[in-house]
Amino acid sequence: MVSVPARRKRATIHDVAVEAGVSRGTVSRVVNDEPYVSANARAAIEAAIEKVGYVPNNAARSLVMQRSQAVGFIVHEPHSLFLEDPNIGDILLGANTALSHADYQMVCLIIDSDRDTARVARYLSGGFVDGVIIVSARQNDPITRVVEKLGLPTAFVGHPPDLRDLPFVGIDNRTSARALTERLLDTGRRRVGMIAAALDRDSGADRLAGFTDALGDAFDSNLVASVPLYAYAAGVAGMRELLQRSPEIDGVFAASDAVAAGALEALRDAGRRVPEDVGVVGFDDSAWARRTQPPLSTVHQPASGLGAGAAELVLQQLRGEATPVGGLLLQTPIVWRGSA
Amino acid sequence: MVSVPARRKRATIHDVAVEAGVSRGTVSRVVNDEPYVSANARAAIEAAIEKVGYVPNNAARSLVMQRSQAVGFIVHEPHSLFLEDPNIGDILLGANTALSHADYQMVCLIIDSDRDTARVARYLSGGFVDGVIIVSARQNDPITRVVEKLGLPTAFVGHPPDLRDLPFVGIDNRTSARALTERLLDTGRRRVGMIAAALDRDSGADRLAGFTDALGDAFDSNLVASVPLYAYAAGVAGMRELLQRSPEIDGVFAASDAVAAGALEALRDAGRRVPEDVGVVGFDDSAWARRTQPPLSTVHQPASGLGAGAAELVLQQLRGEATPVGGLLLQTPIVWRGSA
DNA sequence: TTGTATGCGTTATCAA
DNA sequence: TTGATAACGCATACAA
Repeated sequence: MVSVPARRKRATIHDVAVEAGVSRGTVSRVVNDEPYVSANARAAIEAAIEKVGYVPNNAARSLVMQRSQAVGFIVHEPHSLFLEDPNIGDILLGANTALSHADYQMVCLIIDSDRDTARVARYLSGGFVDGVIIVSARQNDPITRVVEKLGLPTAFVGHPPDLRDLPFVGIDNRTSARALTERLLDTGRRRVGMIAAALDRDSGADRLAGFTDALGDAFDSNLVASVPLYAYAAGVAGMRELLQRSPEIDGVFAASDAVAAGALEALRDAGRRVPEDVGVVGFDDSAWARRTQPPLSTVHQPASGLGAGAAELVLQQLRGEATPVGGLLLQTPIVWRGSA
Repeated sequence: MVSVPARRKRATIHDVAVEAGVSRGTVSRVVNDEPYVSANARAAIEAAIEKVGYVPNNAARSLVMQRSQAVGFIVHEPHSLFLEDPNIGDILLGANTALSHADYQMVCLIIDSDRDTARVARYLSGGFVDGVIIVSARQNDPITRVVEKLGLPTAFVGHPPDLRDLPFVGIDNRTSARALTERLLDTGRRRVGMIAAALDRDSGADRLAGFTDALGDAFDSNLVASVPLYAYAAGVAGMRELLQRSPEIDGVFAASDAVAAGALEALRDAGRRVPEDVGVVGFDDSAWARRTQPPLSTVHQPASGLGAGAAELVLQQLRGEATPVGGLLLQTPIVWRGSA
């Protein structure tokens, strides 16, 4: 058994106008509730709208208004993002709330292939959005080039590595990592290592730099394991490597909570107690942090704040206001739990 | 220091036409690469397009074509979805891939407030999308009503509880739960309980029904704990309740992997070994399943298949084809790991 | 093969 | 307070 779709023909302002016995201009005024329309006319038009089931056509409206009241939210490589980045959901929500408040529709576009890249580029170029928020752009990103060439109001979440003069909002990974490591050292640990991850990204490299800053002369490259991704499995592998290289290790800074969770497993397998034998700290304050046993000491990512900040940056440009150069850096409080 | 945004004026077909010394009609033909255009003209026009930096205006195009080549993907209540539903990312990706293949742009819209509901309804009504995919609709959902009234090609992921005659793709939770429970019973467990979750949703109620089916006469309501959400913390609480009510319990079906992971923690706290003392099975085959210790036996949700299936259902309607009534039910293989 | 003209559904300008 | 009417940028039927 099958069913065929029923496509209705949509009513236009014209239909409403004839139904109400007025001109299209007056209908338009009512729809956008502008002043200068009599109570009589308004009532008749509202009734007519209801009767014919009129809904305004966005395409026509954005054609004449030269704007769409929509802002794109570009998500790159959702495989790694959705699966690894525990904060993407909150970033989305933060941005959506801020845009919603300003009566903009947030449309989230996923880029998962070259084909997607080309299509999204066309979509953005075509006037379907008035601005763009971009998360985790890569070096030399085609989308970044498109919005730049278009002069489309844009904000990045995290540094756009090669375009530091575009507005962005982020955190200071280096300073945060340094502060966290110092806090770990303050607990009296003597041999503190790091599971560094994603060193090809700014965030990964900066977290390692912060760790190095904190250790100063005590830094020992033998106590740093590098893994490719901010992932659980990578944490397991990294911790094993560290344990093998330096069995007397008594403190670990994992580049993310997911990595830290993996490290916890490796430590458990090796018979080390946390935090008695080894203190472990993570990064992100994601859902992981409260699920591990013991829960993780970590640094809090203001995820929804990042989204809201990026949205605000775009809205500022939309209003024709100037935006701060150099971007917004948000605070990252340390959250101390049981793992160190 | 601040920077002011540079908004360029966008080139139109007209600009290209004068630059190339041809008519707008010919330019349009080149842009949509139609036949009947001389090599000469084509070359000149392509050069002109490059020179003036022309990109077609989607709003104008969709106004005249009466379609946007975009399909909406509605995400309700992202709080619970993104945080709890481990599969939403794969559903998104599956749908995006299928739509991308058909050259449709997927635009993901988030609904997080009444304000969002109204705005998204306008967005959908306004012709910005040609079709809609809806995940986890609720009873009497306003968006559902809107797309229904509009006759917009739609597909649901999961049953729309009150509108079973609209196209949907899902899994058979009841049969899957029954099969999984039977498998657990086959391992020789004598006192098997369930942590049921989200009984206000179809999925939750059906999983409990499947469990009941499998137990038959052996069913004991005292061995069922009910928790509100598919969440880790709920799993911890549910397992504690079960242990208290029936300490001799030796098997547990948790309504989701997240719930199962919580149950594992509660069991560990209580000094029970898994799977030696108690066998545990979950549902979803999400990232949780491979991260717990031991990894979970569970039933696999074909998440990307659900997304792709929903996309296909929408595309069928877009092509004017008939869609199967009653929806598509996808297979859910059992994945047996170490937890039972 | 190319140009011209019309319409898509709105908003906005200007008279009335 | 209202009604014509001209854009907005494009596709397309028809004429050349």
